Amino acid sequence: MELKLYDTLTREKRVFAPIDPQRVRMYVCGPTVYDFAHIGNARPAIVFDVLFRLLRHLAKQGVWDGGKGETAVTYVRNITDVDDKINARAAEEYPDLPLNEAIRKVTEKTDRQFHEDVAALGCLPPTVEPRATEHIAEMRMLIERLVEESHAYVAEDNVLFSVSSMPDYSKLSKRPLDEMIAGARVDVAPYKRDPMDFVLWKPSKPGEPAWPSPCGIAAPGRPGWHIECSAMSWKHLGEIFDIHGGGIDLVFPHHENEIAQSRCAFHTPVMANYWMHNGFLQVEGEKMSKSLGNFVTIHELLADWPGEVIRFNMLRTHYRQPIDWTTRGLEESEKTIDHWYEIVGDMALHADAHPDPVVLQTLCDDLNTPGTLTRLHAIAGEIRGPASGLRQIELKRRFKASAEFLGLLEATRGAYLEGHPRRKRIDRTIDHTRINALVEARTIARAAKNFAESDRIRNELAAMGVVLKDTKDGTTWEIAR
RNA sequence: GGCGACGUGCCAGAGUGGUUAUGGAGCGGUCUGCAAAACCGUUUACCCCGGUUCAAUUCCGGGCGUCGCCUCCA
Repeated sequence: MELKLYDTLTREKRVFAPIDPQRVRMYVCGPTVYDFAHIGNARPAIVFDVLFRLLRHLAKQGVWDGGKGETAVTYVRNITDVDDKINARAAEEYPDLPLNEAIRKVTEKTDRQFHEDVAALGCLPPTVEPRATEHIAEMRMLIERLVEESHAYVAEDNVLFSVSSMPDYSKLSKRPLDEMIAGARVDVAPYKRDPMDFVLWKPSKPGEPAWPSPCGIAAPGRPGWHIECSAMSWKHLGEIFDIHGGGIDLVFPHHENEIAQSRCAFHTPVMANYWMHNGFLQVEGEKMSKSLGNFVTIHELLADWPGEVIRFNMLRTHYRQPIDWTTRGLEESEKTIDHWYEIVGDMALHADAHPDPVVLQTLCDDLNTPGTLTRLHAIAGEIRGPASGLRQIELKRRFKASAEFLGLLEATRGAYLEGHPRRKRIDRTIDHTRINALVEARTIARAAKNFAESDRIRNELAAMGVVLKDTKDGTTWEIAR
């Protein structure tokens, strides 16, 4: 099986092959931990989680090491824990604490929340989750090297990367430099040699996080935003690696600058062989922003929707397409997940079950997740329709294995319904003893063919959010969908 | 202003140089005392204008429109 991935740098879909057949290396830009992660943050987390799962599967199949199946997959997703926004948030939330202590509180809390959120969305933990503040030494080494080789310079206690020192700067975003400057809305710091030069290191203000500066700068300072990813990917993946991912908004300037730093420091032709970018997300047709009041956090969504409904909703759209995130979409996704749980019920994943080959093949075409869901619908249809006997059992196992491969349907139906946040809320308002009594009364009424009474009870229960199902084995009830 | 992405049926959303995408909704039916769930059937497409081609929704050019980036951003 051949994996094809779209590469932003070359603007084409190419067959993926790792540099080292023994080890696939992927780096994805993670969150800056200053606030609840929003639904836009969830997209790369989910998209690259699917890719991680697929890479591990193909590695186990021996796709890259001649069938041995010993290829390791290293997935690095960083945590940015040094940033102006963090400092601002810390000062705002804990005005009475020393800034550094306040910052630690903010980053620890946000970090924990982020991990809870993405776990609820069915994302596996990455292999390594490096923190920027734990890689200051590597950043300083990179900066020293860049200055030594005249790719960077010191100016007023800042260290700046000299864009003109790199002939093919802006190759990733394909932006003509002169025109960018003309349209730029930034005030250019007077000490910059070129308006496009960007900060590698800057002096810290009193009270701010500070580390000894590189390049003989006496004043303590802190890193610029881009250098951390160059440092962390270098430390954990090496000078060149296979896949670098993130949101499409990071193409410029963040990834462009990472490339400049890493390539100039290591004298390499590329930083990563495949640059993958997920599309942006709108909320109910509008740009998500705090001022519009439509800022949707993962945490809030999880109060109403099961994590896998959110995940499914994300996977319905190809990762490079824009998504309009809507309640209607979530409702549709929930219907499908409900339906699919009806099919798998409480079955556990069978030891011999494998994901459907078509699902895998579709996924191998640049992560065509909507295509895989279509395939799952087709299998579901066969299970509910024509299939029977052994064929049906086989299909169900394959269905379950395929869904789990995508991080869906990992629970039992019972656990899913029980854990459903909205149903759980309704459940707390109802009296089970009373419902069972009403169901019993209705059964008696039905036996006596007193259908007026029977329907009255059904309506009474419906008003409470309880729906009845009459089967040949008796009447069961559950909380309405 | 520059760069980029995208425009598919009521909605969501794949894909393809010629053959039903799929899901949701709607409508009709099966089942049911009535329902629910499920199943079966069914309606509605490829922004506009040129070009290439035997054939274009699919390729090329132009136009229009939407969105994003160029400032922190997934």
